[in-house]
Amino acid sequence: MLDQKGKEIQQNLVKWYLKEKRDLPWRHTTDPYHIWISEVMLQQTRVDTVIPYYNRFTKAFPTMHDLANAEEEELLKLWEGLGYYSRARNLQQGVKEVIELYDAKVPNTREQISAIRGIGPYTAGAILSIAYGVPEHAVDGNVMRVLSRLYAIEEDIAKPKTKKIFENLIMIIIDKEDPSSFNQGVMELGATICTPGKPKCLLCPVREQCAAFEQGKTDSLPIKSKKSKVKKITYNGYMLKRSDGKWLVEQREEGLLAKLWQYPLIETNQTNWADLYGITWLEVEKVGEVTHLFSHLKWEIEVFVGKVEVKDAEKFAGRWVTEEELNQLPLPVPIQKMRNLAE
DNA sequence: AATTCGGGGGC
DNA sequence: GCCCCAGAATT
Repeated sequence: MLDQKGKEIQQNLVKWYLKEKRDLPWRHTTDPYHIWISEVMLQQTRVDTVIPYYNRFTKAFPTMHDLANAEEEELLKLWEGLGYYSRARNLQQGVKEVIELYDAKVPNTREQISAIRGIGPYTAGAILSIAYGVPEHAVDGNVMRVLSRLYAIEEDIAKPKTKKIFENLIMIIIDKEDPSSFNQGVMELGATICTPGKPKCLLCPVREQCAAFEQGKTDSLPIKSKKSKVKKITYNGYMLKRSDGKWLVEQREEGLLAKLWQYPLIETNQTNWADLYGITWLEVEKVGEVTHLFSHLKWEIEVFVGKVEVKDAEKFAGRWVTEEELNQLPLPVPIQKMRNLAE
């Protein structure tokens, strides 16, 4: 049941949001498809990073049919550099589902929208509340941090089970008249005022309602357990150029960076791989090293540039492309780093 | 419940 | 360095 504190938080937050909200591209629309795109891009990704991608993407695929009919390569090229590339493929699949099952109208119930590929608990609530005004929770990292401070909740927000506490709490204090502004207001507060380090409490519209502020716990909340450190993998990376000026590249299969293209990367403990490509070395030179940090692992690549010839077309694997063709392929950032190094 | 998915910005 | 970001899918 909504108590006095909840009511004050609700009112102060919505009022503050309507006055102070940032002018963001996806705040000029309530088209559920466009809201959907923005929410997928914003998963684990900062607003400032997303803005140019969102603008390019909605221009390239203004309707769900445009996205449904897009080639995977064009899709991934537009996503290049944004990371978590399965988001792009899941989004396209989800759009196809909506076209097939719902006549190209994004459903407006949590049950139906949650069944769509790539739409989890957070994104479901975000689309429902922002595009349709449905009072549903949309709990992300911002929301957990803000609420853990407002209510001095000491549960470990890294544990999946803890999220239910915040979802239940949001369903109580959400503004049923304007769930869009309420949900976005909580996130906006978390992004701009109630930040992880050094929160700007003196500017906070709900400071009077904040248990952590009252108890001097804004620095110790939320409580979040740390995750394990990254594994290291070392590669030799080969930028191989044929006499006609074409480069050897290959497409990654599944898992990490699925469907993106790369120069051959050979784990340093492997040997005799050149047979796979039917290659004869003419000249090879080490040009430097590239390191790249992912969330859960670290790549260290020794970069070689070589002139080669193909000696056995039957064994051919990979694809030889011109510089221009290479520019059309979606390339992961560590591969772009290799290109920059070799110039 | 734990792991796998990218990349960048802030301190 | 370390943290964490408008998380979801898989195991």
